[in-house]
Amino acid sequence: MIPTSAAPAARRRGRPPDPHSRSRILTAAETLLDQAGYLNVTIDEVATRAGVSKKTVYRFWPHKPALICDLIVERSAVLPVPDTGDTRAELATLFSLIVEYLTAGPGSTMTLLVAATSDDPGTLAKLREQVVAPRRDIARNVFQRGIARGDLPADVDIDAVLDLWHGLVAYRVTGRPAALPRHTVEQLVDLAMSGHVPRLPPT
Amino acid sequence: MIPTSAAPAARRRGRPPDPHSRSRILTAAETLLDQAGYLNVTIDEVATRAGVSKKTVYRFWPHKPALICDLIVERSAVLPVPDTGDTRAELATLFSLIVEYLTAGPGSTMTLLVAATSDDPGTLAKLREQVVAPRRDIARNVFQRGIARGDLPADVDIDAVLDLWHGLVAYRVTGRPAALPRHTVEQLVDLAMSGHVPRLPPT
Amino acid sequence: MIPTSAAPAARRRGRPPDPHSRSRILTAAETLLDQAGYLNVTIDEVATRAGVSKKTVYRFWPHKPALICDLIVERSAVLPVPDTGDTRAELATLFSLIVEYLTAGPGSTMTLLVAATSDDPGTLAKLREQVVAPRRDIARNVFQRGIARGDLPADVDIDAVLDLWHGLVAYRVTGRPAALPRHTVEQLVDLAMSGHVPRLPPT
Amino acid sequence: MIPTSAAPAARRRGRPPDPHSRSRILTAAETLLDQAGYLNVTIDEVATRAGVSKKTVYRFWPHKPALICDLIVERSAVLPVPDTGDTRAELATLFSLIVEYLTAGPGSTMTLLVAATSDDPGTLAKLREQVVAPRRDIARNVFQRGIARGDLPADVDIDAVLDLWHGLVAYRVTGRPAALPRHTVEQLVDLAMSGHVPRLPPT
DNA sequence: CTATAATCGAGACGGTACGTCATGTCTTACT
DNA sequence: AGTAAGACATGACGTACCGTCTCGATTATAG
Repeated sequence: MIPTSAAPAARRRGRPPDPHSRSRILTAAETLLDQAGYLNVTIDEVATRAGVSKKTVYRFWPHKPALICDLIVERSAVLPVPDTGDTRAELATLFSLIVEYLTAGPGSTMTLLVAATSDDPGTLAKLREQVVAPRRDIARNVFQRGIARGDLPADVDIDAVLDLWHGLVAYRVTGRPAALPRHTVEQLVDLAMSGHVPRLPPT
Repeated sequence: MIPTSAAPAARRRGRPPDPHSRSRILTAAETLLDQAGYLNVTIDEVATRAGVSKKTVYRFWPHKPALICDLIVERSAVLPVPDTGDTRAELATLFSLIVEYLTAGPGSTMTLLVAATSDDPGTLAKLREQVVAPRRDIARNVFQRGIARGDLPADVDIDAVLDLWHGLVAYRVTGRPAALPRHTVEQLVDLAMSGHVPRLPPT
Repeated sequence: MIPTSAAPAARRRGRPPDPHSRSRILTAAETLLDQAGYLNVTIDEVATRAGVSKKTVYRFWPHKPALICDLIVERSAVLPVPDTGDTRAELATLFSLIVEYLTAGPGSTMTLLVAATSDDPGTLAKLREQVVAPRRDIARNVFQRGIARGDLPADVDIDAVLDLWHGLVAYRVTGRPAALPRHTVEQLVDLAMSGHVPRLPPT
Repeated sequence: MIPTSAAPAARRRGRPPDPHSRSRILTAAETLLDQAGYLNVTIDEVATRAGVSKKTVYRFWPHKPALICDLIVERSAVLPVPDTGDTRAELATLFSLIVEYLTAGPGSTMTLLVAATSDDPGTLAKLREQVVAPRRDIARNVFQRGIARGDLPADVDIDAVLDLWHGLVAYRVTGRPAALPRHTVEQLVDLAMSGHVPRLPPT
C-alpha cells in the first residue's frame, strides 16, 4: 500500500485530538435535549450516544450548562434578514424568524437554560454575548434601515419593541401555552410601522 | 328548590393529615426557595426545617416539583386591582403587579418549575389552572371594565396585550436582563388606552 | 333484701377487648413467618392480614420480637412422652419429637429469633423460661425415669446429652443443611442406652 | 501436553476497582459488626468509616447481607490443626477451635446472616461453599488421619460427629446459654477416641 | 337515656436505613 | 498526548419499616 502522508513537518506527539468528537457530542446532546428536556439530559447518556468518554466531554466543557450553552450558540444561526428596501416585509420576516427560533429552534431551550444557570454567571454571560447580542444587533439593523428610509419614526425604542416581540413569543411557548395567530403577528408589525410602539425618551 | 347537597361524603377514617405539617413544609420550602433557588431546594432540608419526616412530605406531594407547584399556587395571591373608575390607573396598577410577580414573587420560579414538570402533565395542568388562569381572569376583568366604561375599544385582544406585557417583563428578567424604565411602562399603558394594541379579528 | 352481690369484682367500664384479635394476629404472624421468614415479617402486614390495626398489635406486644416470641411460646406444645416402662422407646420418641419441633414446628424459628433478639434480654428471658425450660424439664424426666428403672447410669449428664441432640438437629437445619438419617438417630439413642455419653463429674 | 491456559481473558478496560477500598470497607464492617451486631450495621456508617462512598460499597456487593457474607468468608481462617501424630490431641485442638469460632469469631453472626440471605440463594450458596465446606474438609482430615493411624474405627460417621460437636457448641451459645465445661469436652473427645459415636451404615 | 370509658380500624407521624442515580474528577490501559 | 472505559466522593432521591399518636366509630357499664 502506498504510504500517503507526505512527511507532515513538526510532528505533534501523541494521539491527535479527534476533530469529530466535539460535534458528535453536540449532536448527541441536541437529540437528547429535544427528546427528554434539559433536566433529563445526562452527561453519561450524551457521552454514550456520542461514542465518547465522559472525560472527553469534560475536556471541551467545564460542566453541563456550558455544553448546552454552546449547543445553543452553535445552532443559533444568525438572523438572515436581507435588505430588500421594503421595511414592512423585512419586519414581518424578522418576526417570523423570531417565532421559528423560539418555537422550534434552539431558542426554545434558552429560557430554561437561563433559569437553570442562574447561579453560574460565566455561562450566562457567554450565552448573552454570543447568542443574544449578535441576534439583537441584526434585528436592530432591520429597524434602523426602516428609520433611515423614513418608514419608521427615528425615536422608536427598538430594544423595547424587540423585547415585546420576543417576550410574547416566549411566553406563549412556556408560560401560557397558546397559538400565535397570523393576524396578531401582522397587527404587531402594523403597529410598529405606524409608530405605535414605545419610543425612546427625549435626550 | 332542590337541595343539591352532595352525597354523604363517604366518611373518612383514620387519623387525618395534620394541616399544620402541610403549611410548615410549605413555609420551609418557600424560605429555601428564596435563599437557594429551585435547584438547590432539598426535600431532606425542607423536612428538617419543617420539623417533619421526609415521609410526611411525600405523603402530601409525590415529588419535589409538585411541592414547589403547590407553593407557588398558594403563594400566588390574586391580583388586587380594585375598581376605581379610572381605567388608566387600573392598567398601570395591573402592570406593576405583573412586574412585581415576575421579578421578586413566585412567578420567578415558574420557568424552571414548568421544565421540571415537563413529564408530569398533572402537576403542569394544576399550575396552569390554579395559578395562571385565575390571574389571567382578574387581569382580563380590568380590561373589560375599561371597555365597559368606553375607555378602551371593544375589540381589544386582551390576551395578546397581557401576553405582550408578561412576555416583556419575563424576557427582561431572564432572557435579556435589562431594566424596565418607568417611561416604557407608561408608554405601554398609553398605547393600550389609545387602542394601539392587537385587536380581535372580526367574527 | 338482696345482698349487693358479694364483690362484683370492680366491673370495668368501656368496650371490652375483642377476644379474637390476639389469636388472629398470632395466626397471621405465623403464616407470614412461614412464608417470608422472620426478617420479612412486617407488623403492617400482620395487622392487615389479621384485619386489625397496628395499634391493636402494639396493645398486646411491645415490639416485633415479643410477638414472635409469644407465637413460639403458644405454638410450642409440651413434649408428650408418656411413661411406658420402655426406656429405649421413650428416648426414641423424645428424639423424634425434638426433630419434628426443630424441623417443621415453631422451634425452627427459635434460633433465628434468638439471634435477632440478642439485644433484648427481656424477650430472650421469656423465651427461655416459657419455652425452653418446660420442654427441658419434660425431656429430663424421660432420662430420670430411665435411671430409676436402672436402664441408664445414674451419672448421665442429661443436659449435655439433650444439648447434643438438639444441637445436632438444629445445626442440620440451619448451619449445614443435611438430612438426619434414621440410623443415625438410632445410634444416638443406643449410645445413650449404653451409657456412652457425657457423664456428670463426680461431686 | 496440551497447555490448558485459560482464554486470553478479554482485556478489561477502564479504571480497575481499587482493592484498597474493598478491604477498608470490610475492615470497617467488621468493626461495626463486633461493636453493634449484624442488625445495627449500616451501609452508610460502613462507608463513612471506610472513607468511601455508598456507591463504592454497592459496586462491590449487591446488598448488606452479601457484604457481611464476604466478611465472614474472608475472616474465617482455615482451621489450623497440624498433623502431630497424636490423634487425641488433634481432636481436642479441633474441638477448641470450633468453640472459639462459634463463640467469639465470625461464626457467631452466621445464624442471622443465613436468615437475612434466605431469599438470596446465591449469597447463601457462597457462604456454604466458601466457609462451611472448607472448614468441614479440614475437620474431616483430622478424623481421617486418626483412622489411618488406627486410632479411630474406619467407619466413624465423621460428619455426624462434627455436626454433634458444632451443634452442641452453637446450642449452648444461642439456644440454651450455658457454659461448656472442660470435662464435658474431654468426655466427647474420649467417646470419639473409643469409637462410641455414630458409625456409617455398612455399604 | 344519657354520660363516661374503653377498644377498635384506619392511617398519619418522626425517625432512620435502604438502594439508586447524576455530577464532576481521577486512573488505567490502549492507540 | 489523547482517548474509551469506568471507578471514585458527594449528596439528593424516593421507598420501606418501626413504634407512636390521633381520629371518629363502636360498644359496654354507670348514673
